[in-house]
Amino acid sequence: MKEELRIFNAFIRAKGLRRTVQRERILEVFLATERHISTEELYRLVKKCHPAIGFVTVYRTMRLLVESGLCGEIDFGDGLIRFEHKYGHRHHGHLICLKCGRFIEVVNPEIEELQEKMARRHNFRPTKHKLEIFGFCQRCA
Amino acid sequence: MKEELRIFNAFIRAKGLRRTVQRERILEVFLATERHISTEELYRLVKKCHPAIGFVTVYRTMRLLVESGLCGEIDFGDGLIRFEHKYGHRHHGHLICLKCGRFIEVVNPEIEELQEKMARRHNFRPTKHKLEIFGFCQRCA
DNA sequence: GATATTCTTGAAAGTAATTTTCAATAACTA
DNA sequence: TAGTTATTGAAAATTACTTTCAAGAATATC
Repeated sequence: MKEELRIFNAFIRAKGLRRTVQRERILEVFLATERHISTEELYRLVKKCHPAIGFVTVYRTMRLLVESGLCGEIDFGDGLIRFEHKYGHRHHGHLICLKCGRFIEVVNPEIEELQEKMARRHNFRPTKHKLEIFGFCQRCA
Repeated sequence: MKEELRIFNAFIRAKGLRRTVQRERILEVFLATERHISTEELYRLVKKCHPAIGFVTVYRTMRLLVESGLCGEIDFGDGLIRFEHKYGHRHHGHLICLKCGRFIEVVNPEIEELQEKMARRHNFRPTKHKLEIFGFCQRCA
């Protein structure tokens, strides 16, 4: 059994919720794709193997996954919320291509460090942060 | 005449569009407020002095202002797009308080420099970027 | 294992912000 | 000044997300 499923079940139990077939299937499908994916896209993938599962259940399950910490929300400002795996992933920023829409995940501890310092200078207690760089990738430049 | 208005008129002319009273009034009201403001909020301000100007005109004018570079869009992920002055302002990130909603603008050339480097390392040509740090301000911590 | 309780589901309806449509009007061009 | 084309404001449409609700499913209790 995948570690993520174990975490999810623990989370479900801790909140007094119920394990359901739908939730497990949705988590499986989510874990099986490595792309950043919107609720609508995930719903379409889920429907391929499990036609009886509805959009709203996918939507609600994603909220639980976010709350459990297994899944992160990304908002590139194009009016769509996407999700990415969070378990076992370091915090990262994104280089987003304005032409082809592809993106690169970037990890940079130096920048993170400077951010922390900057927050402290303003007596601000940071909980999460977001770094997005828009531009053109090698292929589209 | 304000420099911003001159820039806006040049932009309008270059695009083969037309100068209108409404657009100038909306720009004036936008420039007169220093807050980050949504289309709806700006519309309400505009309506106070110019009741005949409609929401859609404000909406469309803001798009032109963004395109002209006079105005920047901010998306804190709360489902509302806000606008800020861009002419004569250095690029800055935001420290956003999750409790009271207030934010601090922060300028940090070191971080900007590291971002540039990081982009180059990935053969990425950056055009704009966004740094947002969420957390709690001194008052709400 | 049966029963009661409460959560979960899926469809449909609702919400909120943004965006488009369209006919009347206004600004520029020749 | 007349003709062309952009602009306006109201209303309708769109989009993504969120809530509602009745039927069904999972867990706890007996």
